[in-house]
Amino acid sequence: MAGVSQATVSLVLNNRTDADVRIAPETRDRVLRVIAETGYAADPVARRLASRFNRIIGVFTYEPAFPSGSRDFFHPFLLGIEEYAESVGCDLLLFTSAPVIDGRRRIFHQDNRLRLADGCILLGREIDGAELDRLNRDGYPYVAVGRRDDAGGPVPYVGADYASAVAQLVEVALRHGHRRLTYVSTGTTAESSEDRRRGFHAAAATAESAGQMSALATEADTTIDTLLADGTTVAFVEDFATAVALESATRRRGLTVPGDLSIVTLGDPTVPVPTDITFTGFRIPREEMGRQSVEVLTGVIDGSADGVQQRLLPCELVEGITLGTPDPAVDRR
Amino acid sequence: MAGVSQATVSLVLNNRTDADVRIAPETRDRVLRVIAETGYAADPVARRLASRFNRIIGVFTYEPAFPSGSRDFFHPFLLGIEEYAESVGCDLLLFTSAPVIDGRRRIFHQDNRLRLADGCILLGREIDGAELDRLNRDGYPYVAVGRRDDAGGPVPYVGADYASAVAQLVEVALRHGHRRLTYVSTGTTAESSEDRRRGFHAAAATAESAGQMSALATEADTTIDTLLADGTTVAFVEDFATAVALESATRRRGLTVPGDLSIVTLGDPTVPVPTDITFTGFRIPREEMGRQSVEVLTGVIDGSADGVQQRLLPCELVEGITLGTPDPAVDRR
DNA sequence: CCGGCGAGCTAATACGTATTAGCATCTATG
DNA sequence: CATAGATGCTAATACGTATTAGCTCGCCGG
Repeated sequence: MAGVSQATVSLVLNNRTDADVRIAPETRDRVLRVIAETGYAADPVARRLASRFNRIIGVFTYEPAFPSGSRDFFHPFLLGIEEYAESVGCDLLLFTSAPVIDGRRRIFHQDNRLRLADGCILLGREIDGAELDRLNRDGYPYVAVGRRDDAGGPVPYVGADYASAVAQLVEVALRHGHRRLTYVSTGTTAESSEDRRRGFHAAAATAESAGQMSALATEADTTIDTLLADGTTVAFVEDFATAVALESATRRRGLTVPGDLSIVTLGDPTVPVPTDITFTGFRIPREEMGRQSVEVLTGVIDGSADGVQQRLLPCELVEGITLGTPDPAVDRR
Repeated sequence: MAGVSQATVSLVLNNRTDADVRIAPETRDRVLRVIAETGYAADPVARRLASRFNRIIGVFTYEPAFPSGSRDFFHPFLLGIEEYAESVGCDLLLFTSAPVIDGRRRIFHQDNRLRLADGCILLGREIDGAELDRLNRDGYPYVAVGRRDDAGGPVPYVGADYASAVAQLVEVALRHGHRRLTYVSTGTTAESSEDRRRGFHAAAATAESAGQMSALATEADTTIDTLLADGTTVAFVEDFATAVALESATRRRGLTVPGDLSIVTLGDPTVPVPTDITFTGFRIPREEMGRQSVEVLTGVIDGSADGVQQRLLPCELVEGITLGTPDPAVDRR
């Protein structure tokens, strides 16, 4: 329609103005006019095949989204991811087609579609090290949301600095006069859990006593028994739902939080838990993690980032009402 | 590696067993073994370029996701969409790169990426008719979530049957003895609003009086004045937040709901509104709409659907505590 | 009048797959 | 033994773009 070759259209379309590529202004205008008239847009698929990039960011959510509540867990991350992707003009490809094998989604499977995207963001509490290794060896650009241990090499990530956050809370508790601290873990070995434990034990080293136990929300009564029996004055509870259960179990037996037992939570609820209480703890900067993961990934893709990018974002401490001063008169040991 | 041509690999990969394509079983096995060893997967981009389909479903959210609360509005739809897409092995492409022009995202713009996907789901309260028209003329497979008026031809959609739901609620109110009904609209001209109004007026035709007014949540006090002044006994409120505001405004002046005024809501909250009250109204089957939109779209894409698909799903009525029997002694007219 | 040079464009090719016509080779049949 | 038909595979091509070498033309200097 403009009386020029396909090559010329491509050059105009990509606004190429290099020294060795010259298009007369009038020709350029003619082509642009026809493009505007017809609403022509280059086929993004062919474009991707011919050149390198697609402006598509893949998002892989590890844990199956249904029917658990993990959807609510991912949501804030996705908000941040979408916001940043929008600002840099990228589309998001959700790899919902990844099959679940042995209760876990797999990145690599027959007919995986990774290469549709320029790179990929990995979301999930537990990520298979073998698949990270494979991504590393393939040289596929990716970023994990949340710190990851090395897997055949360092893993690029944008995580939350749980260790520092927990350590700060421990210090607050020590300043309040707590001497017997107990860490109530979920028992998982995910990096996010390890980091919290590490932060706890590092900061609690100077405490008179720093113990650790595993507990589920469903065993709140037994857990409270144990905590009270060993004279714990403050419990650092990994799982939010467990903290809620412990608080109501404490109240149910006529004791008070934080009068008889202080409770500190170590992260936002991962499933909706109804409670009116503001627990002392910290907030995970989920949206910001989402945003920065896209930022890091685009850097990796266009090669502007040097080295393996690993970022830990600070968590904001939440001053709730569940951490108080232990009553010196009450020593249940 | 298997000592065969690229064509043979392609045939094996696609498990072609047509009469006119024959591969010896041993050759097939050899190829499959090498594929398994190397973890080879065909480049999805090249695949899409060569053949027709991608197994990618585009999702276009019309209203900008930020910073309004519309994100929470879309969430249930996305849940349903994701669930069904997963079950049919499709990936989801979120068109976050669509630019916002005049406060509204545009499907068609320089460098639109529609063709990356096999088809597209449109989400949004108000969708530009001109763009629907363009989609129709281009023959691009799409489905709108929510009923849409014709735009250069019928529009395929999966909507909620607001008209019936509202009509049912009107009938319930009439059975309760209400005679003066007022519809409190948001004043928008979106199809979803029109449908509610239509349902109201159709069912309220036999009422002694059926009025209509526009009101915002921020003008609750004035609105209550008007409603009480004209003797309205039940208000049908389009916007959930407005209903909440009306209820508290009523209570603030010492009156009760539903004692002095019944309030019926006509849809789920679109922004988070804190309230302990269960309003009488109905529930929009958002997740199911999401699921079925994918179902319809895949039907359109593979050509198994005949004609333009238009589905209206029933809404579930919610028996709340805000619709009661009007006190015959109180006639404020 | 010729060689050189820059400007403006295009022909050709690569990207990695799906598809199809058609080439060998083998088997059965008259 | 010639021929037809079936079998197993491959060469060639299309898909729609980005890229680049190189072509043509006009102009200028010698």
